[in-house]
Amino acid sequence: MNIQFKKGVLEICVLAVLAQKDCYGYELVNEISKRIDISEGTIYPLLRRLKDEGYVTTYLQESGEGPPRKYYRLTESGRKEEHELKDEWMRFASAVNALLVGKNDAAE
Amino acid sequence: MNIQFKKGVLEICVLAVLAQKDCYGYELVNEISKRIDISEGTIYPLLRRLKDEGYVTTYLQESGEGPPRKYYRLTESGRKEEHELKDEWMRFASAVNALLVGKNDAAE
DNA sequence: GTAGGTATCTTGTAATGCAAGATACTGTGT
DNA sequence: ACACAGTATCTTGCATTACAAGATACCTAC
Repeated sequence: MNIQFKKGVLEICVLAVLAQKDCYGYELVNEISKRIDISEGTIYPLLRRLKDEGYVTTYLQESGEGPPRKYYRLTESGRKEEHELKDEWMRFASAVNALLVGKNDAAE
Repeated sequence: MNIQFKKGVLEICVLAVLAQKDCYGYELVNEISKRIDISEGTIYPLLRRLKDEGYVTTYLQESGEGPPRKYYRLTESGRKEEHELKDEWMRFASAVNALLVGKNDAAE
């Protein structure tokens, strides 16, 4: 899978999954991996950034099958960001598709 | 416009435009800019890379209104790459859309 | 001659994903 | 007791790519 395609997109994917339910990091890797390859070395720095930017808060929870899980929950700001990024992605993907299909006239 | 989204995508855009007609660098910037912001500092290194990788060949042509233009033409290898990258992009975009919409079950 | 549009190219910086590894808890098998 | 696999978190260093800013140069018009 083309690594470069993922730049910036994984952030929306994480926000989109968190918009549906709180998740811990390892769980996010598994959820997103159903559709897109993602590794742990990617998710943890990303989650730290999202927290630093105020888009998520965290809380710990015992699991019984391993070390405690750190759950991530979207803040209001995070929900807003999720909407904006989703819109931006949709617009971007449409623009790319138009270019790939050969509709080079921006008027259309 | 989100810079990160473009990573890797501009390469397909350039190949897709070149699949329709030979272009010179400045022209490619204008064509692609109708849909997606792109700057000259991005296109020239990208074109050099495509040439180094054997996806395009170049030829010079006088213009009458400025310095000579360096046209880029797709090679067979470039056409093949264009198809493969396009397929890969389509698959990737579908995967992202599915995640954003919340269809987290990969079976569907 | 100087300003602006056309055209190419280089340098340094920023952002992000990944491989690889470190750490640690739990349960299973030997 | 011991080793191993699965669960779970985190860090470091590297590779890739886009961009701003600038250098260069040609042509036309004022």
